[in-house]
Order: sequence, then structure tokens, then C-alpha cells
Amino acid sequence: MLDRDTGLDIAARLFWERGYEGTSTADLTKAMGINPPTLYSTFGSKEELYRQALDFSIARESGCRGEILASALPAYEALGRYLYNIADGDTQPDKPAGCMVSTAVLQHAEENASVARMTAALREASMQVLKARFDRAVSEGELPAGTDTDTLARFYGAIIQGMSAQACDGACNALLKRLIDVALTAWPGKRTTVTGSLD
Amino acid sequence: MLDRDTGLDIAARLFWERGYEGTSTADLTKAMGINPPTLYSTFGSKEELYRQALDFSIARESGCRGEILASALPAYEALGRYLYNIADGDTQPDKPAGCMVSTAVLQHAEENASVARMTAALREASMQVLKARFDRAVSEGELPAGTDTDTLARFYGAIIQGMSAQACDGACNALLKRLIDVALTAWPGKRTTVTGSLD
DNA sequence: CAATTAAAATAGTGATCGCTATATTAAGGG
DNA sequence: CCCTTAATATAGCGATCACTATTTTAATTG
Repeated sequence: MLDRDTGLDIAARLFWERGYEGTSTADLTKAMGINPPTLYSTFGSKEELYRQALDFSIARESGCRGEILASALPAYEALGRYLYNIADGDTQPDKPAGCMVSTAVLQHAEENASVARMTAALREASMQVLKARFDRAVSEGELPAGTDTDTLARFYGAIIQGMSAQACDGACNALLKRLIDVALTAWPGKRTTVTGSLD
Repeated sequence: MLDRDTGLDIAARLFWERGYEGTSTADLTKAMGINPPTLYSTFGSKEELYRQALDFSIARESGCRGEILASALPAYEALGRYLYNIADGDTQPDKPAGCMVSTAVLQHAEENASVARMTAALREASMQVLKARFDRAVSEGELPAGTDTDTLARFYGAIIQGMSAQACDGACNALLKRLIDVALTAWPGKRTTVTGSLD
């Protein structure tokens, strides 16, 4: 059989493109070049393979994003770079469009509820990372005391999810970044990017 | 057999909750209380039924939203009411969470590409409606001349898609509206909602 | 080389997929 | 009432679903 990480790479790509429900075990075994029993002895089940493929893909595709937020950059700068990095991830030339996690398993059959909870938890964790960075910004005086960092994190989380959806629909990298530039004007204390008189 | 609109109502609800790929024809016939041949003689196919269910549901769930934008309200006011209306639609107590269109069929099997194009076209049309309102705002002097109305429409489109995703994950109405309030601060010419000194 | 163990392929499990041919029932007209 | 027509229900089409029992191959041992 092929290398385990190679198998996860192939599986992740299929799940990324077609989603959990849109990918069959026959698709997976065929793409991996293995037989069904090998898939089940190696990965356990379709759901367990999805879980492992998510972990694998997150580590490779967005593993470095945490460092952007953890860096010494000012919060606003870090956020901008973070979002631009996601936009790049959503529009990689030789990879499926959008994010594998942001817009995955939103609508689903009842039997896949546990898979949906899994992706929802990943999204929630991602927003908590953003919130933690914003909390730090408050404590460091970069954001006003009393800022609703939870809402701010969910706002930029919505932008991330919207970017993934639009990337799935064919949006290009430049479009997503223009969109980010608008979103960044909502940063507390920033003026809008549109030049001209403010009323 | 049951009334045609009643059938579409039941089908729309199932598709809304489970998505296109997560809903089987057996689910549909059982919920409608009809036999498979009746479904096919009445609606043609699963895909055609989905199309009709989308039309039916859009007309009923969001038919009045166009009027908000078409009204004489200032663009910023209209946008706020429009988004709040969507947030209400995303969190109706006795209906599936999220929007039936905004986050539908993003990832999909190859065989369902035509269904994905259908929902993508609906999303694109929805953003064009927003853009048209923003263009009107420019012509009426509510937005600065030269405003990138297309990007602004896609920005609020991303918010709409992000709200649907978060509603699917269990977000409540109030959370979505706080999120909208942040998004509205990106309106060109508006200051941020957070009080305090601007640098 | 023969025996044992481990890996892999074949073949197939019952269930369900979208969809339809055929049979049954019900309704209308003489 | 009988005959025709239309609507409905039953049953089942081939294909595919996630998943495995069994067999075959290959590698490792004495």
C-alpha cells in the first residue's frame, strides 16, 4: 500500500473538493489506489478518515496561520495578514476552491450530524483563536477597553466563511482581498478606506 | 395527491435542512405522503424539484426583501433593515437554521455540478441586487462617486453567507445582529460604532 | 524448501440511490 | 351496469452506498 500521509493527502483533496457527503468510499479507494479493506484497516471508517484528513490538511494548509496572530505584529496588521493568507488559501491554482473547513457540512443528512458537529467545532475553535488575539489587543491598548471581542471575532469569522463560499463560486484572489480591505475598515478606530469627506 | 404548493413547501423544508445531496427522493416522497411515480410525474426529477422548491421558498421567505432595497429609505438604512431581515430569516424558531441558498451546494459531487451552478447563480443575482442599490446610492449622492460598489456588494454578500454558516452552527439572532452592526461600520463615510478617540 | 504469518485482492453483504414499468384502483360516460 | 380513461400504488430496475468475509498473494520464519 501507499504511504499513510500520501493517502490522507489524496483523501483530503477529494473531501475538500466534493465535501463529506459528495465523496464516496469508492472515490477514495480508487483515488488512493487501494482496496476497500485497506481503507478500513488503516483509517477505521469514512468518518474517521474524514477526521484524520481534516487534521492533516489543517496542519499543512493553515498550520502557519497561528504564528501570524501569535507574532509581535500589531493586532490590526496581524489580522490583515491573517485574512490575506486565508484568501490565498481559498484561491490556490491547483487545489480546490474555498476552505475545506469554513463552509463544510453546513447542510447535511441526519445520519451525518456527528460529522457536522466536528466541522462546527473546528470553526468555533478558529474564532476563539481570533477572539484571543483581540483580547490581547485590548490588554495591550490596541483596542478600546470594553470592546466586544467575541462579536468582532465572529464578524471576521463571517468574512472568512463568506470568502470561502465566494471562492467556491469562482471568486478570484484579488476580489477576496478587496473584500478584506473593506472588512478591515470595520476595525474599531479605523476610518473607511474610501477617500473623501466624512460627514 | 396533496396540493402542489404543499408538496413544494415540504420539499423545500427538507432541502433547506439537509441540502440537496443530503436529501433522498425516499425522504421527499415519504414526507410528502406520495409515491415515487407521483413525484416524477409532478416535478420531473429530483433536480427539477429542487429548482422549483428554491423558487417557491425564495418567493415566500425573502420575497419582500427586494422591497426594502427598492424603498425610498436611505441606502444605509435600507441595508441595515435588509441585513436584519436576513438575520431573522436565518434564525426562525420552527424552520431550519441558516439560509436555504446562501450556503447551499458549495462542495458537491461532480454529478451535481449543475445544481451547484444553479445556487451559485442565485447568490450572484442576490449580490447584483445589492450592487444596484449601491449604484443608486452613488447616483443619489449617498455614497462617494467612484465607490467600488461591486466590492461593497460582495463584502455584504460575504456577511450574509457567513451569517448563514454561523446560524447553521447554532448562532442566535442577537449574535447575528451584533455581527451586522459591526459590518455596517464598514459603510463608507461611517465611523466605527466603538466610541472613543480616533487616531 | 516448507510452514507460518501478514498483507492485499476479490467478491459480495444488505441497504439505499434516483427513477420507472407494470399492476391496481378509482372515476367518468354510454 | 360495463367500458374506457386517468390517477394511484406496488414492485422493482440497475447502480451505488458504506463496509466485510473470504480468498489469494506475498513476505518472513525455521
